[in-house]
Amino acid sequence: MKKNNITIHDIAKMLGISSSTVSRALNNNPRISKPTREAVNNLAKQEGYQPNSMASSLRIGKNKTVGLIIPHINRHFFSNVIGGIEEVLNYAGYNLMICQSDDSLEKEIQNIKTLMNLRVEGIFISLALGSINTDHLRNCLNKGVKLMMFDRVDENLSVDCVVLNDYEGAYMSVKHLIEQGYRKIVHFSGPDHINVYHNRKQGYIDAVKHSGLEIPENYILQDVLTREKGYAACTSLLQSNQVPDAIFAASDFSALGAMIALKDKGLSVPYDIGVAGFANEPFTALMEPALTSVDQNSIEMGRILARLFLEKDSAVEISTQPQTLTLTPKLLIRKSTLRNSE
Amino acid sequence: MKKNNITIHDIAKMLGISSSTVSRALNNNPRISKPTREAVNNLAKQEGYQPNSMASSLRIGKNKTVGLIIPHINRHFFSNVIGGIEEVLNYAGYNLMICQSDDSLEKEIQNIKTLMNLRVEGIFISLALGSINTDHLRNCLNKGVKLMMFDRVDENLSVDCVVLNDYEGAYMSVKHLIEQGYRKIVHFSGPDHINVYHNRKQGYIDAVKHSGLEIPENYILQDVLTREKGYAACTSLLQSNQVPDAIFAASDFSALGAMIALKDKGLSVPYDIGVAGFANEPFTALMEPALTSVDQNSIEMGRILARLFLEKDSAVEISTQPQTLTLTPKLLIRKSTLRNSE
DNA sequence: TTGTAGGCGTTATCAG
DNA sequence: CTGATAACGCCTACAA
Repeated sequence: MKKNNITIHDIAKMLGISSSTVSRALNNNPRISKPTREAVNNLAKQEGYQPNSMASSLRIGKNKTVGLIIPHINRHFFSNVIGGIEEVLNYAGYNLMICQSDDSLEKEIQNIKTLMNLRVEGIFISLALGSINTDHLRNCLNKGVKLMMFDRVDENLSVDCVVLNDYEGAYMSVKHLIEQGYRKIVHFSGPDHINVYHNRKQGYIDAVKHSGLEIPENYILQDVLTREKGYAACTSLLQSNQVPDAIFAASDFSALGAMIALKDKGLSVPYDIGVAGFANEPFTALMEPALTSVDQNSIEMGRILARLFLEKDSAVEISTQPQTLTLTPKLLIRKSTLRNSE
Repeated sequence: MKKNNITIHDIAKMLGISSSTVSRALNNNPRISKPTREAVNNLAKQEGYQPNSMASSLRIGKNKTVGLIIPHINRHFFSNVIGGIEEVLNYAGYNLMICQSDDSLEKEIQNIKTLMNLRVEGIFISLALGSINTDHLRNCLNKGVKLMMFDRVDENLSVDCVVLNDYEGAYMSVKHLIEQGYRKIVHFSGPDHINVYHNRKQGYIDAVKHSGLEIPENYILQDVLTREKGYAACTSLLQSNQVPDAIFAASDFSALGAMIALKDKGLSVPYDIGVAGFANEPFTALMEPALTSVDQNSIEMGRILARLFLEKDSAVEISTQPQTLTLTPKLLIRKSTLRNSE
């Protein structure tokens, strides 16, 4: 009881017909008479025939598989994107091959290589923090693999993108803080070569300036994305001579770190200091006080990405210009920034 | 600039040698002279040759791919398992194909079918809540696919398993509650046909009974795994005539629901009522009060699963008896159950 | 409507 | 050490 996978030839022999007829019948080719078609399909079912997708892919030159490269699978944002992608792709009979880059350029290069060997039809990627250059991606473009970027994209690369309006998300958050009466707002940012952090920072800067406020030199902290760094950054801010009255973090995790630091110092959120994060990680709604954050519409981003791919895939090869779709963020106002509420 | 993938034949032609020599050189076959080997490898690198894994898989009859079927990718436990699996598998040159069953039997069957078509070498599965029977799995066994189950397993199936000692995790939790002085302990359970919930329930029952306490009829609530159901169950318990003084939930999410319900009623955790969950979801450590939970050693479970697979894979086919490995849980005691601390 | 005859890119067997 | 040849399972001109 092992390994004996049944092939179209076996079925052909059993039925006394040729294997091409079997192949056609299995694919419901109308050129085959109904009786034979039914006979073939019945026998196939009965014998538990499973088409060998390696063989057919090799023959066809396509394998109905797309690769996904993301920094971490256990981020709420990314696992939601996966959900959206699979919903659309599976329905269309495609498979998804998921790879994690662990935010390292090296691993990302390895992932690309693996996916190219697998001859995937498309690659969806959200860049690793470590990806300072994207030469490894140009490679796929030459090979006719449909490359699509999302969230963390390289705007210099001429490929289709689906992104969030990070600028607007940040702008709304900071506007909201100002409306709540906060005036000395610090920003925890990420690496500047990553578009999302760059854009969030710009949104922060503009929102503050448009309100006629100033940004002291040391109020923008680069590379504060983790809980640990948020804790450390907040702690040292409290000891400085320019203690802020609010923190807008580009990451929920660094916002969390800040909140823990504030609690340790006996300061009250939102009354002494307001805190807002970004990404709407599930824990933000469960904390006490709950953390104001920005929802990234992640499931929809996945769906759109997949739909765009399928569209391009079936399109006649007129190589349309690459397009960038921008989704709208949603500000979720929670207790951590509400000090005027009653 | 499209699609023109270079093959071993191209390389052979360029070098004026045969393609079998190229193939061997690429695989570092020692029978090929060093000069030719180097020439081939250099040219291959220079031309950006990427082996076509579909062709080689078809020929070899193996494709170095294993499939993973899990209920939800965005559960902390499962994404950690994925991390552990990939760590080991990628190192060995294997790929992982991830499928979500969404806890539905129907999708699980579809996933199995997909993976079988893909001719994966192994399938790792953690059963959907909806999988009342496992006939669809027997299918892979006949086909020589190495099936391995983890966490939510079917103990009647004769396959390799990696599981957590859920009984012990539950037993420890309840023992701890009793030590803290709680006496009227309710249990939120899951479907009884799923081993993990069955075992957690047994651990709960035994821990209570061994302490000489009784379990009132209505103290074991089936199918309370979500936040919503936890909230509802807790609310109705508070209105009953046998209000408990502690809740041991088989899921962190239903524990969370209960805590929210208690907060809404103005009751104090842990002083009025103690609450403990299961799975060590990240939010459990971040709540106020932090939720006592059981860590499932998830990354290690993934690693062990993958190692066991590789072992079987390379073993000479003496079809060793399937084995079950059981990991030890770790009770994480947090504020939500600590009312005696000082 | 069906059959015949390649060939997709690799690798394995068998000669040389 | 290297080359010719066949085969993995499927699909598709082309022919009948």
